[in-house]
Amino acid sequence: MPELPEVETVRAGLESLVSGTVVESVEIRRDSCVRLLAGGVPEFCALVTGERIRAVARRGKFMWFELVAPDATGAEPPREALSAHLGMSGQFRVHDTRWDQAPDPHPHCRARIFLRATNAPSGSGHLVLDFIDQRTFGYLHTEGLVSTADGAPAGAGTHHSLLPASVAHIGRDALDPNLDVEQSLARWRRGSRGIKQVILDQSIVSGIGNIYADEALWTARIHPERPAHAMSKRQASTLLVAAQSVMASALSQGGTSFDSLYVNVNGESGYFSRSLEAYGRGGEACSRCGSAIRLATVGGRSTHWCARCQRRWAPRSGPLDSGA
DNA sequence: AGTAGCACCTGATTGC
DNA sequence: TGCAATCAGGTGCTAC
Repeated sequence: MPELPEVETVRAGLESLVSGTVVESVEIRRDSCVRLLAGGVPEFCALVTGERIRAVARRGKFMWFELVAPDATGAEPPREALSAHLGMSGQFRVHDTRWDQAPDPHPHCRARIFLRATNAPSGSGHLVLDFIDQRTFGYLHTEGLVSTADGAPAGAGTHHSLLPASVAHIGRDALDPNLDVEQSLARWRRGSRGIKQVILDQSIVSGIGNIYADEALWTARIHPERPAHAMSKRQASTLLVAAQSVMASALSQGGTSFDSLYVNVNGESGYFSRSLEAYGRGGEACSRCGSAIRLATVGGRSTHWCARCQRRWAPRSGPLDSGA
């Protein structure tokens, strides 16, 4: 569910609230939320408890807390990461309250992290960080860090070129200033898959999910099933710019949400859903040409596109196709 | 190597 | 009304 703009909204919110705090204790309410860690709940708690959160970083939809020794000073590199993925329905919620006054956890709360926060806005010295996840595809994880291939900062919210080992195979995201555009476009144009499946491939350019894939393809007037190898360099470039543009715009409005399954760390919804042109508009008129927006399953994902504006083949390089 | 298919979950909605 | 089928914003493993 949460794509780059939503995850960045959460990351920025977390950064402002939990940077500098120390993990006092952890309450895992559903063991499977730390299933990636071989040692399970005990190991997770042991590795995280007592650590100081130095920063909250993100690449694409993958997020991590940089952990340092509690008495660390200066800018020494993190020694470990508490990584997190929101999956389809994950949320972080922060309560600025004394631990014993925190509200009862939400029924879908999978983990509750108690933080010692000397600078808590309320002055209580405490924060409670809840990881809530209805569908349980999200997770928390603890792991070591590896270096980026290019030596540049690993992603948003960090100036270190270190990222969690499990994130090393994820490409830089569409809004990362260190994204290698030439190489990314070349990889987008390779292979037989439909272009929508390719732009959802997080190992090439990360951060694009099902909503923004449909929006970017609509903006760039490209059919979701156009084979990657049939994309011109110019079309690929237009598509990347469209994805960057739509996600930056969504980010400026706090992300997209249709319901309470996506909210920021304060429990508030974003407003971008009212700006969507294709996603969720099956059967409605395309705002550009008036044709009905189609809805079908492509690559296992619900896909929305305008059959008139978005041709399966480039108009000058192949037969026209109604997109049926 | 590249790609398709499915598995992993819970809850809301739809259709019979 | 009741129950089964379907669908949801993601990732990663397996098998071809």
